[in-house]
Amino acid sequence: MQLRMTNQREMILRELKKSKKHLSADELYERVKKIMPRISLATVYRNLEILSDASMIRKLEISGRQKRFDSELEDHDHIYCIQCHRIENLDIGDKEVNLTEVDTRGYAITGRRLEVIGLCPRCQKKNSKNNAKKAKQGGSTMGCGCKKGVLSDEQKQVLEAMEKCDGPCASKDIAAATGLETKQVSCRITALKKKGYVDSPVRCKYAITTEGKIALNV
Amino acid sequence: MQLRMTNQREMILRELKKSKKHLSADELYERVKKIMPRISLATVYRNLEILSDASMIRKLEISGRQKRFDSELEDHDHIYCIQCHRIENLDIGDKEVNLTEVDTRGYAITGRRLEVIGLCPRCQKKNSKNNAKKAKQGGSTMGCGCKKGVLSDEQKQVLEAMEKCDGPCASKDIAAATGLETKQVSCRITALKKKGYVDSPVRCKYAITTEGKIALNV
DNA sequence: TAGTAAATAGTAACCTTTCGCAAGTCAATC
DNA sequence: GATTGACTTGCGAAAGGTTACTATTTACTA
Ligand SMILES: [Mn+2]
Ligand SMILES: [Mn+2]
Ligand SMILES: [Zn+2]
Ligand SMILES: [Zn+2]
Repeated sequence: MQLRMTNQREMILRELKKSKKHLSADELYERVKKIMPRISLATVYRNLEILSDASMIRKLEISGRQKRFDSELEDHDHIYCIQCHRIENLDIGDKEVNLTEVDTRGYAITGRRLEVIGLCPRCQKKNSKNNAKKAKQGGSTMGCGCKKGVLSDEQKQVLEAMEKCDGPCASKDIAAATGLETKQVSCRITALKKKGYVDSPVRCKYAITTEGKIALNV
Repeated sequence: MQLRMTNQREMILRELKKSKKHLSADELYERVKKIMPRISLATVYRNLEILSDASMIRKLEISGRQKRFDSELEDHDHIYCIQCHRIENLDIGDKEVNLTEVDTRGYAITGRRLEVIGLCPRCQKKNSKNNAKKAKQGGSTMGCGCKKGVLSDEQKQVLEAMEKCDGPCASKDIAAATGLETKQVSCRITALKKKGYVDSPVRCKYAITTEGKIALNV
C-alpha cells in the first residue's frame, strides 16, 4: 500500500499548513473548494485520515467535538476555550508532566493527550462587557448555548404578541392575544426563554428581550 | 431555574453510580429501560447534561468519540485503549503533573484533562494471538477495521464465482464467469480484499479466503 | 390545593463522519 | 505501447450520535 501525492491530497496538505490553525474537515473543505471547486468533502475526510495515519499531520480528537487537524508534527499540547472552542498550542516541558512513575494498569502506553481548558482572553473581555450590560438590564438568561435562533411559526406568533404588549405580560394575556391555548403559550415561552428571546422580570410575567426583537426582524 | 428530582432523573443517577463504569448515554439507557421501560433516550441525554452541568456527575468527552459519564466526582484522570476504547481510571499525583508554571497565554484556566493512551492488557493478548494465527496463514489482510462483513449482491456474485474456480484466478476470469465488466470486477475485488474475504497469493491472481467462505455461507 | 414552571415521551431533524459505487489516473508489467 | 491492477476521486446515501420540538404530565410553591 503506497501513497500517491494527488493534486487533492497536496492541496489539502498545503492549505492546512498555510492556515497554521487547527482546522476541522469542513473548514478545510471550504478553503480547498475555493481552489478546486469540484473536490468532495469525503475526499477531504479520507485524506486527512490517510495523512494522519502516515504521520504527515496530526489528528486532534479534543473533548467530544469535531475533530481538528494540525500540521505541526512536533509534540505539543493544546489549550482550548470552553466558550468559543478556539484551540491554541501550548508548550509544556518535561518537568511539568512526567508520567514515568504512574501505574498504568498493564497498558502499553503509546501516548498521552493533555488539554488545558479555560476561557480565552477574548471571551473574558466579551463576558465582562456582557455582564455589565446584563446587570443594567436586570439579568437575562442569554448565552445558554442554543445553536440556532430559528423560530417556529408559533414561537414567532407568541414573540410578536409579546412585542406589541408593553411591559411584562402573563402567558394568559398572550393566549388571549394570539388565540392559542394557555398551555401551548407556556410551552412556547419556555422555548423562547431558552433561546434568550424572552425573559421573566417578574415571576409569571414575561417580556421580549433585545435579542428577541432582533430575531423577529431577521 | 431549579432542579426537580424526578423518578427518571433519580434512576439515571442511581444506575450510573451503581455501574461504577464510564457509561455512554445509550448504555445507560439500556440499563434504565429495564426498570422504566417507557423512558426515552432523549430523557437520558437531557438528564446527563443537566446532572453534569450541576456537577452531580462528570462528563467525559474523550477523543472525538461517544461521550461517557462518570459518577465519581473527585479529580482523577483516565487511561484509554486505542483498540477497544475501554476507559479506566488513573490516579496521578500532583508531582506528576504540575502546570503552575506553564504560560497559559492569558487564558483563565478552569481545568485540565489528561488522557493516557495505550493498548489494554486484553487487547495486547488478543493481538499477539491473532498475529500468530496470521503468520501461519501466510498473512491475510484481515482486521483492517471495516465494521461490516455485509456483502452487496455484486460482491457476493464475484465471491461465488471465485469459490467455484479452483486455485487463484484473474479478474478477467471472474468477469467472464459473472458477465460483469472487468473494471467492476476489479472494484469488487478491491472491496472484498479490504474485508479480508479475498487475497492475492500471486500478483493479479485472486482467491477466496476462509473468512470469505464463511461470509458466503451466512 | 391551584397554578406555574420544569420535565417527559416520542419523534423528527441535525451534524459529522463513513461507506459503496462507478469512474479516473498512474506506474509497473507484458 | 498496451494492459493490468492499485490507488483515488466525486457523488450520493446512510450510519451514528445527539439535540430540538411539541403535547402532555409531574413536581413544586405560594
Ligand atoms: Mn497544535
Ligand atoms: Mn473515572
Ligand atoms: Zn474563547
Ligand atoms: Zn483494549
